[in-house]
Amino acid sequence: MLSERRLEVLRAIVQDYVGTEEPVGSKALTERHRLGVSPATVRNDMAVLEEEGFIAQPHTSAGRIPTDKGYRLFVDKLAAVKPLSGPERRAIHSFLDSAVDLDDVVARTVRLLAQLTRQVAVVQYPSLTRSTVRHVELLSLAPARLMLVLITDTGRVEQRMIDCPAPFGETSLADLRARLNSRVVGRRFTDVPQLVQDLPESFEADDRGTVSTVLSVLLETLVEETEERLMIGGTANLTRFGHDFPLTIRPVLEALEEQVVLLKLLGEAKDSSMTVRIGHENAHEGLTSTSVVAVGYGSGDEAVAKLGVVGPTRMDYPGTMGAVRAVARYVGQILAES
Amino acid sequence: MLSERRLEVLRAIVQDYVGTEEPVGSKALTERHRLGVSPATVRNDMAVLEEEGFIAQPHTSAGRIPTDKGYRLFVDKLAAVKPLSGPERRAIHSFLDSAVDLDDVVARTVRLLAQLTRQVAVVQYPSLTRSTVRHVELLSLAPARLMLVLITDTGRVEQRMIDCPAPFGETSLADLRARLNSRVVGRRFTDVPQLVQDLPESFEADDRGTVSTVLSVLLETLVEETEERLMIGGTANLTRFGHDFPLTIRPVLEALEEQVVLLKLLGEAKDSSMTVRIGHENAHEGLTSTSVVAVGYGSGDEAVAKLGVVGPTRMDYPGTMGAVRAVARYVGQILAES
DNA sequence: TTTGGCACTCGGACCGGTCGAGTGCCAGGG
DNA sequence: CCCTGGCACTCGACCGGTCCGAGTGCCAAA
Repeated sequence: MLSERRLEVLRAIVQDYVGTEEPVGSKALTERHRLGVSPATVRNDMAVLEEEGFIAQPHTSAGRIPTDKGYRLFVDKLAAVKPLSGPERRAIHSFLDSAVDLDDVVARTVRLLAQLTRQVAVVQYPSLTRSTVRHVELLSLAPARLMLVLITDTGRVEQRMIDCPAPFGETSLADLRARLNSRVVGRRFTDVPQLVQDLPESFEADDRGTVSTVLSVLLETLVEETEERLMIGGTANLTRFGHDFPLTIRPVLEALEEQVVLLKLLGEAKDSSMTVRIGHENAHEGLTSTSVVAVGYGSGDEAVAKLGVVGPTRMDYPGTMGAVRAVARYVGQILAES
Repeated sequence: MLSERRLEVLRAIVQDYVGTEEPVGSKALTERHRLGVSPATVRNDMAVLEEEGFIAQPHTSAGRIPTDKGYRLFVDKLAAVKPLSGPERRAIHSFLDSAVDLDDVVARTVRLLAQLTRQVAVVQYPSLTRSTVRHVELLSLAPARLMLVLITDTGRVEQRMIDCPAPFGETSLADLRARLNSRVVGRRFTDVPQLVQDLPESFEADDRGTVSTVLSVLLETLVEETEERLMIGGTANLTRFGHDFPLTIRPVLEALEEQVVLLKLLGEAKDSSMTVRIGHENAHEGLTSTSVVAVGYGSGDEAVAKLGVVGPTRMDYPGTMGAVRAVARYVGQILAES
C-alpha cells in the first residue's frame, strides 16, 4: 500500500518525535536521516501519510506528529524489539537474584522495570487460578478456631481464619490435613473443588460440619483471591512529560489507583505474547494519550501473570518492549527455580 | 508577645491563603473578615508579622503568604482541630466495618483518608515489634524443608522457608512446635529472643542443628520484618496544586516510593499524639514545601503503628487533623475487636 | 494607636510587529 | 511519472512597550 520510502518517512517521524517531543518538519527530517530525497519530496509523502491518518499536525504550519494509528503501524511493521545491552542484562540478573521471597521478587521487578524504561511499571502477582497447590496447612488456634494456610507453587501464601461450628479434635485435624494434602498437592486450583467435594462424607457425623466449613472457606479463598494483586512503581517518571502536565498525569494516577482498571489493562494482553495498546485502544478515558506494553510471565511455559509498563503514547517502543520482554523472561526463570 | 489582634490577622491570612492559594493583601483581609479595623492598621500588623518571620511576600507589592513558622504558630496556638461532621463519621464507620481482613482494613483506611482529606494518605501496617505472638506454626514441606508461619495478635502473618541441615522427624517437629508455642504465645516480639535461647539444649544432638536453624530464622524474621510495611494512596490528589507543578510533585512522588523516607517521616511522630511537620521541619529535601500530619493508632492504649497524610504546607490543618484523628481512632477500635 | 491619603512598585495582561519554521502548490527536469 | 527547487502564505513563538491595578510603606492628622 504505502511505498517503502513513505514507511521510512513515518519511521523517521516517530523516532524524531519520540526523541525531541516536538513536531517534526520536512527539512529537519532530511537533515537528520539519510533519506536520499529532498524536503519537498518528503513533504509530499507526509501529505499522503496525513491523508491516510498516520500523522497529523497540531496546527497549520507546524511539523507533524504521529497519530495512534501511526504508532500502531510503527509498532507492527517498522519497529524491531531492541535487545538489552550486556550491562543491562547483567543488572537485571544480579538485581533479581538477590530477592529473598515472592514479595521481594515482585517489588524488585517493579523497581527494575521502572528504572529500565523510565516509566510507570506494573507487575501482577502470580495468579492463583493458574497455580498449583504446594501445601495446605490447618492450624488450631483455639478449640473451635482454625487457621487455613495455602501455599502455591509460586511461593504465594494465603491465610484465612475459620470459626468452626463445633470443637475439632487434634486427631481429626491431622486426619483432615493429611487427606486434604494428599488430594490437592500438585493440582491446579481450578481442579480443587471437584477433588474435595466428597471429603465430608468420609468423616464422622460430629466432624462433618467443621470439615464442610473448612472446605467452603478453602474454596472461597480460591475464588476470592483470584481477584489479583498488583504492585506499581515509578510513578515519579510521569513527571518527565512537560507542558500539558496536570491534564495528562491526573487521570493516569487515578487509573493507577484503581486495581480494577489496571487489571483490565493488563488482562487484555493475550497470554505470554507481548501486547501493546496505544492511546485510544485502551478504551479507558483518561488513558487516551497513554500506551500500555504488557506481557505474560510464568515459571513454566504458561503465563501465570502479567507485567508491563504504562507510559505516554510518545514512548520508545523498541526499547520499552525489549526491557519488558527481558524482565519477564528472567522473572519467569527466577520463579521456576524457587 | 504578639497582640491578640495580630494573631487574629495571622489566622485570617492563613485561612484565606489556604482557601484561595493566592497571596492575600490588607484590603481583601478586612473585607473578608470582620476584624473591626481598617486596612491601614492591618498593614501595620502585617509589617510586624513579617518582621517576626511569620509571613512573607513573594515579591514586593504582592500580598503576603504564611511562612513555615507562620503555619507552625497557627497550628500550635490558633487552630482548633475540627471534628468531623455526622455524615462523615458514619461514612468512616460503615466503610471500615465491612473490611474482611487486615489487608483490607489497611487498604480501606488509605482510601478513606485520601478521600476525606483530599490528600496523599499513608498507613503503616501494625508493627511487629509492639505486637504479641498469637501462634507459631511449623510445617514440613519436604524431609529437610520447613515452613515457619508467624501470626500476630493484629492478624498479620509472616512466613519463611527453612532449609534444614538434617532431616527432621515428625515427632521432633511436633515437639518443637509445642514447646515453641508454649513459650512465646502471648508474649511480645521483643521478648522472644531470650525466651527461646535455651531451646536447642533440650533437644537431642541430632536435632539441635535444625532447631538452631529454625530459631535463627524466627529471630531473623522478627528483626527483618520490623522493617515495616506501608500502604499509600490518593497520589492523584497531588495534581490539585496548580502552577509550579512538576517541581513540587516530582520529589514527593519519589519520596513516596522510598519506604525508608516515609517511615522516617511517620516515625518522627511521637507515640499516639498527633504530630504535624511543616515544610522544612521535615528535613528531607524535596519535601520542603510539604507537610506531614501523622498520628499513632493501636488496638489498645498503645500505638502499634502510625498513619497520616502528606500534603502541601498550604493545607487545611484543622480539617486534616480532625480527619486523621478520627480515622486513627476508629481503626484502633476495629483492630481491638478483631 | 488608629486612620485616611498618597506616591511608588511591580507583576500580569494586552497589543502589535517581527521572525522563522513549516506548509501547499506549481512548473520544470530527469 | 516522480522528484525537485522555488515561492507565497500561515501561524505560533518571541520580544518590547504600555497600561492597569493590587498592594505596599510612609506620614500627618484624629
